[in-house]
Amino acid sequence: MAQQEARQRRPSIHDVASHAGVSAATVSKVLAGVITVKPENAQRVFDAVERLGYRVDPLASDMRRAKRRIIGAIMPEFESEFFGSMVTELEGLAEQRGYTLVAASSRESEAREKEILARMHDWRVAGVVLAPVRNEHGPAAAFMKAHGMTGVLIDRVLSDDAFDTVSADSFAASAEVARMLIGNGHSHILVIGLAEQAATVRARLEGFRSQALALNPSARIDVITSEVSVEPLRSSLRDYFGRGERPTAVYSLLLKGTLVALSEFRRRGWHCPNDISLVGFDDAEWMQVTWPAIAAVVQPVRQIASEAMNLLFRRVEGDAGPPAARLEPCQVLMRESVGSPGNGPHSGGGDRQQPPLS
Amino acid sequence: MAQQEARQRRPSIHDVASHAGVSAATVSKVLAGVITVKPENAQRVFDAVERLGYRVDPLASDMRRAKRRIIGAIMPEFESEFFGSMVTELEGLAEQRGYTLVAASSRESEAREKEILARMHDWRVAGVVLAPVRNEHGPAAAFMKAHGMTGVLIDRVLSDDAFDTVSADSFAASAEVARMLIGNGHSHILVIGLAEQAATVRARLEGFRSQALALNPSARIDVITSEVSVEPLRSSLRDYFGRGERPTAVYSLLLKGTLVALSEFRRRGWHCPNDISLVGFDDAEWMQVTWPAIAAVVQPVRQIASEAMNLLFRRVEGDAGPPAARLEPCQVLMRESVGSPGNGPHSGGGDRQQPPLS
DNA sequence: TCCAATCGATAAATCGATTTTTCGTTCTTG
DNA sequence: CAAGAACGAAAAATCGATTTATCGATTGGA
Repeated sequence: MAQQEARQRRPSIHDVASHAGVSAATVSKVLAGVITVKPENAQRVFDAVERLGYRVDPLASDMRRAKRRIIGAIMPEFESEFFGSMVTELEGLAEQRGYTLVAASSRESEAREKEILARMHDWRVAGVVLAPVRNEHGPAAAFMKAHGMTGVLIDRVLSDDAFDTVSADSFAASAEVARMLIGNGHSHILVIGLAEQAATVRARLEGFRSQALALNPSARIDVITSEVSVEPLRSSLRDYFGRGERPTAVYSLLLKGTLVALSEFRRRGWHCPNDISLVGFDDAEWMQVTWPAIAAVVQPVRQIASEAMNLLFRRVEGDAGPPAARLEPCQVLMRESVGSPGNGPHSGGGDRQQPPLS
Repeated sequence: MAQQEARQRRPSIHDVASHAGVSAATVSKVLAGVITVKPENAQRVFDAVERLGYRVDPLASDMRRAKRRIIGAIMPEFESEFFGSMVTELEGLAEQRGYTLVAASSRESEAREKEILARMHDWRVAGVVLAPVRNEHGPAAAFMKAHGMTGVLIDRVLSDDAFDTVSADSFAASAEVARMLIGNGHSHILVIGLAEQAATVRARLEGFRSQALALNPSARIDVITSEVSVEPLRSSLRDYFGRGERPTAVYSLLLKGTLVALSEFRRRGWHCPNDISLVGFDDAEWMQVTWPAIAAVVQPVRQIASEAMNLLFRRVEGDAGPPAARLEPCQVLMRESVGSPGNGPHSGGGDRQQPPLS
């Protein structure tokens, strides 16, 4: 079709102009949809574009504007389903608006987060969707403020005085989990999480605890958190069980914690839900195919992404209203990993198939 | 420190020039490391850069070169650990070389794949790392060829006459799986996969089958594949078991297949490895914490990413040698989901805890 | 001492678009 | 019928860098 001798230098707007017998300015106007061009000339431009297979160079096109048609996205990691689909959604939404999404992984490092942001500032991105490693008070958000960048904070964040925020309604979802566990008769529950992700994890903890104690004031809610990474959490958990603590249910405030809990159950030969119940914040595809299926809180990825982009583009277009703080409702999927206590609690070891690992 | 009245218009190279009392050309040379500049002037440039907090605008900088310092990466999806960590690795490697990685998800669509590629061509990317949806013969690779783009094909690809390719050594890994299963005494094995991802999946199948039959010529190897998506695979599998077929082991050629197999085992109340053994191509974090842990082939993500980038940059720098086809060795992790047949095969239903789902 | 070669640095062209300014026609209107 | 408004399009400025061409000042050798 229209590509003749491609592979060489791509045609520029001037090539189109000369083929159409008009000036480059006219070509630009036609392509931008300006109506003050004689229909005859417009047609000749379209023909030339078609014949040469011309496409606008987005880089050159962006040169003259202060804000380029680029959106930056910074996620703590790409390896999980949650952030993976978040990036996919954001990419689609940016694309719909004619923007290019440039995604980067901060790899759970605030230092890297700031570096990436500086690089995005170099690119003069129109806006940034930042999922901070820790919370809204990190150096990255400060950098954005200091340089007058427009952006939206998502996920591990509750509200901010400078930026719009969008996250899952951790508090409500955790309260829902509490209702289900307490309703099932659990009165000694262990909650595990990473404290460093302050904002949301705290909301998850408080949402759970307040609802649980409201429903059963004598319930015992133990909490194990680790400041830094997931490994200390694992050893704390091991110590906890090693001391003889025997909660009838565990609620993990984050996906990695759910994995840690499961692997500790394995070590001890405990099975869900007979020996102990388990609910995790954050769903994953595999959780419905394992035996038992793992109960989980599903975060509304699409809604978060869509709301974040809406707010972001409102800002890009100049809205200067006060920052919004959106909470999107979650869905709690009760699965087989949750049962009632006393159905055969703590049989003391793998009673079939596998011996407990050393 | 050096940012004074940031938030306004960013300083350009001309601002630096006037502050340093030299021309813009000199600034450019100093920053590029050209040595034909008087040390005194160089120092003044560095001082001005520091004082103004100047940083090069990568967009403007790229304007003059035919190939911009941008690398495109196209993955079929971002939701899985494999492609998620692939993007993370690629991003780091591009960054090391001073390039920006722009990643996009083709969402398992060849049409979208081609559109993305066209957009990357518009950006005049220096190179593309393409993980094709299907194989090396898709429209995306054709587009790259037609437009003289430089690129590397990874993952679902074996070799190509125009581009370097890098993928996991599916054949060898599958042969290894065959050795383990046959070695464990399995003589009736079901292999499941998606045929559309022709190149690699076929290699996985053949690697397995040839080795299995070499070790036990009378072994029965059944194969179930689906052309399009994963759902037909599920129903085929259901039919297969429904007909009364009772292999003692299942080897899934892809992650989604492993999930499908597990969920079908659930429906029937079968447990691994007593009722049936399971091995999957592609590892995931959760596979080692479930009960039983799922045996899997681990793909060498880092090596694939690193090799792909090496090859790509060699091409970017002008190498015109014949295309290379790299195969990186995998690791096979035998876990509890594999046992010997006859340990209690097909007890007929969940013999503890959970009744089979309807 | 004078011309040429060398050195260091500046001016100007360039990349490929967009946007503003300028300019020539045509159409109104007094 | 001439002055001014309206229209359409071309010319030129602009974005922020890099690169080439140019230029002036030393330094060299003859």
